[in-house]
Amino acid sequence: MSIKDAAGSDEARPARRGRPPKAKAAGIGETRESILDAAEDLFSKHGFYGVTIREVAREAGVDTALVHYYFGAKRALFDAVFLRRAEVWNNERVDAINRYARETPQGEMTLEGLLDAFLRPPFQWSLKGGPGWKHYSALVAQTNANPAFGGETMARYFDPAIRRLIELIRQVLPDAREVDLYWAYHNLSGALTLTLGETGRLDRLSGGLCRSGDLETAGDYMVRFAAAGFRAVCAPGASG
Amino acid sequence: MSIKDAAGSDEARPARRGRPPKAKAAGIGETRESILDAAEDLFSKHGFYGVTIREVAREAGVDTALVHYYFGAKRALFDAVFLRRAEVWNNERVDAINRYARETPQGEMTLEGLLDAFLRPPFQWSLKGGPGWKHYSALVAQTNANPAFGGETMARYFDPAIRRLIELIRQVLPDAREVDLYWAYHNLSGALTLTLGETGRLDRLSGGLCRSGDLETAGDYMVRFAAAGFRAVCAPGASG
DNA sequence: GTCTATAGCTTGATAGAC
DNA sequence: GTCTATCAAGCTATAGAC
Repeated sequence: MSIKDAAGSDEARPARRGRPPKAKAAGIGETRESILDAAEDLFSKHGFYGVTIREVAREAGVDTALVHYYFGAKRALFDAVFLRRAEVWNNERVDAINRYARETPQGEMTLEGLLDAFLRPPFQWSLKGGPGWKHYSALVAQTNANPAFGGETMARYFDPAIRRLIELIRQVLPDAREVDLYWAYHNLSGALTLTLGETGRLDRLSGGLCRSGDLETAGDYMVRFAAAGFRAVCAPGASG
Repeated sequence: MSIKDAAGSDEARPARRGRPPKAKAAGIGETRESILDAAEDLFSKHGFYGVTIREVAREAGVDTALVHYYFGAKRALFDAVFLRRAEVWNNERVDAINRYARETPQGEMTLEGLLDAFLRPPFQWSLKGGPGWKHYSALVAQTNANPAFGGETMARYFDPAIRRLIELIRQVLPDAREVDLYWAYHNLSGALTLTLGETGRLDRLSGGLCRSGDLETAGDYMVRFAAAGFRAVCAPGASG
């Protein structure tokens, strides 16, 4: 040991002063979850490339190296974030429309009822599930519009649920052609993800008359708008 | 001139050997445009943070430093890309609906006619304007879904045109409430930008039955879907 | 206007002590 | 599991020759 190394102290250097700042009452798997939460928040706001591992680590209150320890590459972290809530979300939607179909007397199902059952879960999670779910909604909205991997990612996680919806819609609109149903759903999909993104655009456009965050109202409008749209597009003889 | 400067030649040093590789028949402002084209392409695919100045320069076939020479900071380049076609696009839409309103006899305007006039320009540019316009459409789609600056950016460039559309729709649906019109438009906006993004999602969902790129068909469906949606949502006594 | 060269940072990822 | 330390690579942006 050189003189320089020991400068200022004749004892060994003071041991690391315990863990620094951030209080970490780390329970089991809590670090992992806090990294996912931070990543979800940041990715939803700035996209995949707009976020650095270091920012995620800082917001989670953990060390940069830990992010790699838990998730490996950055892209794997993104996928883990996307996957975490997709299952909850979709299972709930499928359960809701299945329940509606089961509990409604034959011939009394309505488009409005079906769409309401299908759309309510994401709206409710976004409204009452805490900030994580709001971030997730925004992440889905951005991903749906992403030309690079949006189509593929959305299809992988969400299409099974949507196919089931379309199956049930076909019972309500028995004369509808397959193509009509898909194009109609496509219109609904755009409306849904834009709304869940809550970008604040509608607030500006309407001069404050409508609020993006008013998802209760948004859902009501969407059900009526889309139900009418489906009917118009799927009516026999309506297509060109 | 020092001896060193003249080393290897007793004449003046050979002049720069002409411009290297890339054939550049650079007309006036052509370099600038090629940078914009390259940036538009890349930004539309990977977003602002997913693109580097170096990639833009490489795709444009120019030097990295030139990008800064023409546009300054990276963000200014993005704005220049976004601005370039916004005016064309919007002026055309406003002209189209104004013309429709002017040339249609009093009381014979329809929602379908109005929406068709409004939606056709972006669809037509995307279909027939060349790759640049397709990239631009995808860029707008992504921006509309962007929580960080999407609401603000879209509002700045596109809201005046939309306000004019809503004004004219009010003539067709005179009993509609202001809020109903805005919420209805919000649903249409989501459908429109998702469709123009052509992410390929519909292709997968429908198992190839529908093609994202078939914008002619997409536009027809959208007009009918949205017109019915507006009517349902704006009908007197329809709201909650 | 176009190039070379580089300053000054930040990035994703890993090695290795504890 | 968590930290320190670091690497090689990449980035934006600018200075300055031509």
